[in-house]
Amino acid sequence: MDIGEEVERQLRILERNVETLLPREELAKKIARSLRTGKPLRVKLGIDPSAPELTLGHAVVLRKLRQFQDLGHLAVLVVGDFTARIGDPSGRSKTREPLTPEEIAENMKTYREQAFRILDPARTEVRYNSEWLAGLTFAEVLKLTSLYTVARMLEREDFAKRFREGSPITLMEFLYPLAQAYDSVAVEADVELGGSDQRFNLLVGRDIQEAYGQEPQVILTMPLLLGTDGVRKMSKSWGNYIGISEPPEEQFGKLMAIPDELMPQYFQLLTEIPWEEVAHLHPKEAKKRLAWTVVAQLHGVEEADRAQAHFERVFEEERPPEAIKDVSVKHLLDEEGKASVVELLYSSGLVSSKSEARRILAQGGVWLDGNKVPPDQERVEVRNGMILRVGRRRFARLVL
RNA sequence: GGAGGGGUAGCGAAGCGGCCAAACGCACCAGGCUGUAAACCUGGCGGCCUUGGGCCUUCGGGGGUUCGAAUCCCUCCCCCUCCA
Repeated sequence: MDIGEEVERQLRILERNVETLLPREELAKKIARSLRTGKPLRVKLGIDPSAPELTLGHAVVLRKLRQFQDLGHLAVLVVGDFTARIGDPSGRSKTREPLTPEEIAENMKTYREQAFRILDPARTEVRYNSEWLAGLTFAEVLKLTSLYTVARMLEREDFAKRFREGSPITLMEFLYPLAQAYDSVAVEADVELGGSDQRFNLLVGRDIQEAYGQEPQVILTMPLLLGTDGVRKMSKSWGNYIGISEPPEEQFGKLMAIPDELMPQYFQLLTEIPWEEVAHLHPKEAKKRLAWTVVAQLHGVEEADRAQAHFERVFEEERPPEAIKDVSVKHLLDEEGKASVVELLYSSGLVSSKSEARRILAQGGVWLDGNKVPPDQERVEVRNGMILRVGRRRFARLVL
């Protein structure tokens, strides 16, 4: 094998879609050394277990990490259980509630399962940063803080902005990049990945590693994926996200609802399909391709097929889904075989309160066997097996 | 240590004695238009009911003043800003 060629090949793959990769030459050197020695690169990704769900935004970075794995390298997943226990204050205006160890443990459980939808478990090392951070002595913390200056901290754009505006910045927040950098020292990272908002932290890691006598890590940042609203970055707090482990139909539906303008970005960052290949298609068809591909990646081909079939059936053909829950409503019938619409909605569990049932009925959002129930109709005749539908996507089969 | 500003529905944010179940924005739900696109338009968005109306529970916690309090007073808890 020609090492030079192989290095170039790997670089070409790894560079794809990357926002920042620096320094490129160092990565080339590291890869070459890895090829010579047979020792895989240690590629670090830190994740913050302060929320229980990973999103497609995380998927972008995880996919990049997966590429490293496919090239024979080792993913080092650093779970920030210690930092989360303190409560990450970098939320701009509000201090985040510190999590209890139980909550963190709960979140971490699902993180693993979610991350391994994309990562190869055989080439992943999962580490928790409490392992080394919890035991640091104050003297060691002081050493760490002596390695960085306030001026350099204030280079970071969000800190600078807050400083300018007179918003509070806690000292702990200053410690955050250092803690993260220390993670890199602890796991001896060759490369660290992150979203583009992580660039500063990753760079601090280089300096700190050097100060600890290690070869600095190469940093690689990925563009931030926009959320389903097409405006802000995908994030749990904006409610514009798609979760990695959401049910296939949900993911498919949400992906179909993204603005068309988002398609090129989503194709690029979440699939291997070049946008040019699908740009000529009808937007709806292109979007289906996107939805299918993403779901297939996370849930497998069969589930993706099922999700697409479900989508086409329910939303295009407006037919009830195949899997539909049965609700026994015999007890609601009067002597004439009629039942109150509100009662039917409520006891079928399709709405959460009778008030909601009334509202939706009044707005013409209720169907029985495909026929809209008139808003002023209070009772309806019920036959066994009738399909009750609320809005576009909630269904139940009425059984007597 | 001193001065001041706040805690209101899922979030953000008005209201500052009755017309307040509480403006407005976001998110969300329903309808319309569609490619379930997005955008846009309309309606809704605490709960229960015998529903052009009635009742119950809400405005950090507790207590009080009043015919009546998110709005005034007391007290407790929490957050923030500025000066030093």
